[in-house]
Amino acid sequence: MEIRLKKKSKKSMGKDAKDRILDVSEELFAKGSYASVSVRTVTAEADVNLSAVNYYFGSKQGLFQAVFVRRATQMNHERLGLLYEASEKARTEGREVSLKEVLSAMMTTPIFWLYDEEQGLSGYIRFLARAYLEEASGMDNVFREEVEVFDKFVPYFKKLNPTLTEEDIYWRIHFTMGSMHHIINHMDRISLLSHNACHIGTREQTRDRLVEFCCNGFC
Amino acid sequence: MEIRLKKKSKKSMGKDAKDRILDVSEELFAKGSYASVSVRTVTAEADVNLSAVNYYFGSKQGLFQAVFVRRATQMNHERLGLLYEASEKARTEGREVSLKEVLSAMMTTPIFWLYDEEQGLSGYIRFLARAYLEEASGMDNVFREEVEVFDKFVPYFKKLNPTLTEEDIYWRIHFTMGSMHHIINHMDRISLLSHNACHIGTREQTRDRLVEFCCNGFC
DNA sequence: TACCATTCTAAACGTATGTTTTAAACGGTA
DNA sequence: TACCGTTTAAAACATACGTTTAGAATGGTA
Repeated sequence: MEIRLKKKSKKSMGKDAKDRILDVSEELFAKGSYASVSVRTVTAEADVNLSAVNYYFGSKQGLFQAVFVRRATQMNHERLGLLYEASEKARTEGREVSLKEVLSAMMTTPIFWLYDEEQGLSGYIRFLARAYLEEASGMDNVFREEVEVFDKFVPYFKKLNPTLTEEDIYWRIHFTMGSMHHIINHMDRISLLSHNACHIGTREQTRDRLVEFCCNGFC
Repeated sequence: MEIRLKKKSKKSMGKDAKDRILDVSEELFAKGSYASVSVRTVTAEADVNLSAVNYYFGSKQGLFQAVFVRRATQMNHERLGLLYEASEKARTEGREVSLKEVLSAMMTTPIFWLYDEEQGLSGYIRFLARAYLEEASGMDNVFREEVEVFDKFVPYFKKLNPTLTEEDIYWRIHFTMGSMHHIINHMDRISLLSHNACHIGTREQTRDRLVEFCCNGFC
């Protein structure tokens, strides 16, 4: 028995059907609700046969879950990486991590991804923010993953302000995520929603605005 | 010509079909996306004929808009009423309105309604928070109404902190609304999302937690 | 009584939905 | 060549959808 090369010997240029389906549905699920996106639209836009979704993912629900899973670990890994990075940096400098650094670690990845257009990470972030509102089965996974990430942050908040109870901290985390999700969901409406007073700047500016607001809220 | 009594001479007990449809769809649109709620489910649950939706509201879209319109003015009136009330109270006491009072005026109505079960106001608030994510036509109205309310609040924020630009203020308003919407959308998940650390208390407690967080964020 | 606008009912229309099925095409291996 | 697992294709299936239609019931007015 020899080693299998698996797929795309010739077709190595351009993504294969499975990936195209994931890319397209990520974007479509980011723009509209689960029910409003039809398998036919997905397959047409991905330029694959109608039955491809069921072939690769079993069902529409399976596709939705696959979209979520594809980048979940990468995202959470990156997020926690930033937290430990900040933690390390502070340790070598002989000080405690600042609240600003912790909140930055929490929001940088989602916000930076939101601005990404090359790798399609923007679609994933908007997909996630919307998925939170979806009552479809399998959303438990979305929540579980997110809570696990929060858990890693809690000790840092606790150390920064030992007077806070765990309940206080989690409430504030929810408020924080709410502010962030709101911006993610209304990125392109933020100007309209403020008589053109608000302008979306760079990813750093957006993140810093968020961090500043929530930093104070956490005090 | 005599005065018309219009409707329900006998049927005065129990709401008529139109209201039942509005009540039911308010709740259904609060629980799921626009596309996920079918006219058939609405009419079945409201115990009216299938064609009643089209008869009274023209279309499903018309129904959705009607749900929004029904309580919109009442809500914004109540909200602004609280603002002017606080403003009056402060004036008679010879002082400026506090940030806490302004933010309270902003959030009390939505949060208190969220807790209401008798008049069905809870459904409306959850409906609204979700409607923000709906790309359906007619959502422009939702946004326009909300922005108009914000506009009334801006001068107060400006007076409280004249160093803030209009952009600063609107960003903070968005963050504030984000926190609030998040709580509204995840009211019944808030405990699960925090290892049971968070408990939903009274409406006053919830509002105060929100106000406290955003108060600091606004500084 | 007869009349009328309003409301309700049942049925049908045309289309869109997710999924399944059957068979063809592909690409490497023996 | 023949074989085989993988992938693609077209068609059909059964159901669900929003909307329309035509007619019956209702309840007050003249």
